[in-house]
Amino acid sequence: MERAIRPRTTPQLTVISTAIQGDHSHPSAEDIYLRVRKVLPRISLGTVYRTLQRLVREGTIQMLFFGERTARYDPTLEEHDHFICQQCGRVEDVRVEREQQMDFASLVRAGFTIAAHSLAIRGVCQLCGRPGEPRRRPRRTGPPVPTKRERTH
Amino acid sequence: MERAIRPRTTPQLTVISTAIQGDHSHPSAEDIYLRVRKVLPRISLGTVYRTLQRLVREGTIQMLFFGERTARYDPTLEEHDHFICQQCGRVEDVRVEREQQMDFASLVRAGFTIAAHSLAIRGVCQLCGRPGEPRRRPRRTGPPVPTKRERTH
DNA sequence: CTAAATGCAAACGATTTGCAGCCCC
DNA sequence: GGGGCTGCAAATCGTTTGCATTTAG
Repeated sequence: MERAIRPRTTPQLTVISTAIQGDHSHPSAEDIYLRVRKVLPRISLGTVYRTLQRLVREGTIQMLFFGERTARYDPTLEEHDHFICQQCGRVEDVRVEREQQMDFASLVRAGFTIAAHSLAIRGVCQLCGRPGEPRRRPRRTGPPVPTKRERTH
Repeated sequence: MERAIRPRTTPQLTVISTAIQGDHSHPSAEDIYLRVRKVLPRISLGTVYRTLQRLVREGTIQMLFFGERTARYDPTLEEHDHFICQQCGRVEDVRVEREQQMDFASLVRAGFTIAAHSLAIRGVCQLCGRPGEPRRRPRRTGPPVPTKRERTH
């Protein structure tokens, strides 16, 4: 018989959990790391990743991807859809009414078991759509990338 | 005035294009690389990535993500949905009837401009659902991972 | 001829992981 | 006080990129 694992409550877990609660901005692990660091300056990025993994495993939060390679985390568990702005990159929670229900019957008939479905809508958000500010993807902030190649060949 | 770029037709482009045509298995760049290598053994993975980028840019194929970090490529341009099997990882093209249309009106009213939307359905596919074979994610094939850490510390 | 595309290998960015020490239960 | 968790740094994975060279047009 295998000894059951008893998860522990650590300050890191507590701070990370509360940092995401009610956050509808769909932060990345790095976003969360920077935020949590203000409270626990010695926390490591590895711990943030491990803790997020655990929260996902325990069903507290969702891990989502929006056509990028970086995972985003979402504390909202109720069914909702996402709007991804092609201009500024922001992801917004939205709710699209399905006038009647979508018809999964044919899929079920074909032998599929359906566990969940997600709807992602792409376009231009209210803010970017407003004339005036041309506004372009704000992601990728930080220092002006001094990182260049260092080889001399 | 800037000199226009005239793309060229190379054997690599031709072989990669035909390799993806009609392929509904949503192959990754690596999958395509292995396939193309049988015809052009000296092709590099870099060229495969660059060529796929070009095909996406030119609108010949689509690049998709399904909750993994690896991009998948899809030559089907018509509107269709995707079913992702949580057990074997396969991605299948499906079509879910929207009984009536989905109601984007409220989003448009709120100032969003809608360019596209995608529906992903997760669950267990016909094959995995059939009793008998317990079947588990076949992805990550190849040699038994001899790659271990090499540090001695 | 000449600019675009290739092969190669190094670089990158996001995430994971081995390990030794720390500290929650 | 023992096993889970942390910080650290190195490793891994998928993808990109600089450069010298080849090649399509």
